[in-house]
Amino acid sequence: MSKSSSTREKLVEAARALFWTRGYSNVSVRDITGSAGVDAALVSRYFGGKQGLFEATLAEIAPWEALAAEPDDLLAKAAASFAHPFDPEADATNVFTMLVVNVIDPEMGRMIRDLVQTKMADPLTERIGSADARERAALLLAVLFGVALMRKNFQLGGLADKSPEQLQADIIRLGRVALEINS
Amino acid sequence: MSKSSSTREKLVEAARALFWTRGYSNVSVRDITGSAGVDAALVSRYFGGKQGLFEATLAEIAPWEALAAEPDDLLAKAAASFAHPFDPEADATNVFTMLVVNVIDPEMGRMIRDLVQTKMADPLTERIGSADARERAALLLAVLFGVALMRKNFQLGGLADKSPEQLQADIIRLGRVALEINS
DNA sequence: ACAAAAAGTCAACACTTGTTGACAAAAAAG
DNA sequence: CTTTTTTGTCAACAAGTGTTGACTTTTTGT
Repeated sequence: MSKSSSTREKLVEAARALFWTRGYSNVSVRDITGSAGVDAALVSRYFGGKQGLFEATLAEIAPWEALAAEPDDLLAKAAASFAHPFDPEADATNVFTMLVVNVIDPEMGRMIRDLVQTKMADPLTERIGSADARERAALLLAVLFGVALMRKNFQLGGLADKSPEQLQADIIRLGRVALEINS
Repeated sequence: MSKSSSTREKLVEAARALFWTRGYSNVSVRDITGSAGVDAALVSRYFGGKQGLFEATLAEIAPWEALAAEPDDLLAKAAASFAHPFDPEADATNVFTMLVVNVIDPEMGRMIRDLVQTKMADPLTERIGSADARERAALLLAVLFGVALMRKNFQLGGLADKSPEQLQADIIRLGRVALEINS
């Protein structure tokens, strides 16, 4: 492994940890390079700029495939990703958290919106297949993103205290209700 | 009404519209003053700075009282605030939207977190009163904030197409499930 | 060992940010 | 009318932003 590749990885990892928790505009290039122990100019050299580095963090970890599973499987997987106790490091790799903090961003918001629409909402709608599938999918995502928002961003106590299994079961129950509206 | 008071109001209104939809750090003082047709220096003169202007937008509209109502009333009121068709202007006065976009902010996040904890989660927990009241309150807020997030920030189609009454009924149903977990 | 390519360092750039102080215009008070 | 206070205008500031180009160091290939 060349030294270039190593610093590339250091940059992507530091960028992911910061971008995914603070949001694109709220993280400066010097924040990332300082955290990675690398010169700031290398971001533009290796990734063409700040935006390229952000997109590199998306390309590396993109478990969109899991979201095209059956709704029940998706629900179980998503619930599992929230069910462990509050862990900042794990939250830094949580796709839901990343989407929430970056959909707010004035520069990346549109891209994130399109990503969620095409990679999550649309496949989910097709899987559900019923007449009001779009609304069911939207409500299910509202539940999942809402829990992520309360845990990571609002840091509400009630979601970290109970046992992981209990929380996971509660999320699944809510998700089932969202899916079975009008059925 | 003196001219100063008039520009004060112009500033607060323009600031609310921008801060409540884009978030604190993503809005510049010149964005606000440009929208209000006022000189940028007056923000520091009248409100002590950007932060003071933001807090002024919070002081003006703060319907926290409604959130201390009975859970069922809160649920109905919150659902009603989401039930109308997608309306950017109305969203600019939606407290849920404002809390979501500003809890992400690195400068205002802590303040917003404390606000939600003390003004929403704690009173709600007390109203519920059961053993797992904190978790129920957190799940209910997750549903409400999740719907707000999907509508305004992710702009998911499924939440704007159906009739307002139908969406409102769905939110209430989900909220009831969140409140009745383990009961 | 020598030349070529890649990787890393440093200073500076143009730009935007929030804020300040000096000054001018307008309104209020005497 | 004159003075005083308020209100608004303008230019500039210090700090932080992403990015660039020239340079040195290190690695690679022959």
